[in-house]
Amino acid sequence: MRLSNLADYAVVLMSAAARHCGAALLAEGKLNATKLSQETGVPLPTAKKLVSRLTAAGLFESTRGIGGGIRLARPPSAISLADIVEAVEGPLAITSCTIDGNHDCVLEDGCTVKPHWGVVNRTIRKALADVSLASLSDLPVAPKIRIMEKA
Amino acid sequence: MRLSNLADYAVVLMSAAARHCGAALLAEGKLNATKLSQETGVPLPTAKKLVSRLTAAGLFESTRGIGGGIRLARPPSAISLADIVEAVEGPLAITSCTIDGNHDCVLEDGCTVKPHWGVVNRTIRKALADVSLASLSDLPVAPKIRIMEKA
DNA sequence: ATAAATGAGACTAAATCAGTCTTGTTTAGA
DNA sequence: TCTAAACAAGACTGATTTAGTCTCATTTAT
Repeated sequence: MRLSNLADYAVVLMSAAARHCGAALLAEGKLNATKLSQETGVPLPTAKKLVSRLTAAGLFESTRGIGGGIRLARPPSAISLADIVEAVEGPLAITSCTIDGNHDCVLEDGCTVKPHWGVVNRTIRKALADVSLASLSDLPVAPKIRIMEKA
Repeated sequence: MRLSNLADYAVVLMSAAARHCGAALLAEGKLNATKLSQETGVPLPTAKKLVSRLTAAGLFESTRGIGGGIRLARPPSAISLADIVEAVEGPLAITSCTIDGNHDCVLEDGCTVKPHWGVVNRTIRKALADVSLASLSDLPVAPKIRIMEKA
């Protein structure tokens, strides 16, 4: 029930990238995996790999060649934890039977448990979708939500 | 972000056990890992292992010896998905930095991401805690909660 | 046209997880 | 009281997934 390290790193990486948008970006020149690695402490090869995946998922926009680099594809307030986690780990489903087209389960029909996973799944997804990159980076943006503070 | 297979199996196992409580238990005799395995399709050795862990966590009560067996320690309505998952996987924390006493993270202080994991964590835990074994087994018990049906 | 810089993809090693087996305890029956 | 059968508990092995490293293809300024 833990997030993979890669997904965790990806969140840290994008959070750092969010701090380099707008005016800051123009002042310091292009952003790239190397720079993000130095800032966050995430190993460079891992950072490169993650940047690739996040770019493929449409969260980063990349430019190749000498003057190349990366840049957030959307404003930080429009990128959620759910987006990042799904980009790295694939569709987030708590159990394999929740994924369409999967019929590995021996029980399948007649399983009284299965129908309940969907509800749990959606709740978890919402918890991740409600946290934006802007709030993670402590940018001057009003928090969109206020989830219960007590367990 | 997926549940481990063992945790998934544990839920199925306990769900089956919940159907054997009260009058049904007395009629059929003691319940054990072998019987649960046959009913659910979970491999016997795995079922045994899970029963051990669930017993150690206080969800099952076990009696050894010839006439021995297992039995739910609490009524199905008082056992939640969170209980079962934690019994098998340990404390459920989305990231390792959420677990007390863990200081592996290079960032540690000054990490703007960390404070937000707690909120996500509690939300996920609640989603699991709100589903009881009784509702999973389709027992004649009124549903305790009604989580949003739309993502 | 060339060379330097960058992103993308393939590969290797490590850690975790699932599954199997053996041992230790307990109690009914002789 | 002793023996044997039944059961749970713990240790071990194999496999899958994951993290990390390296090499290659692509692009653009000079």
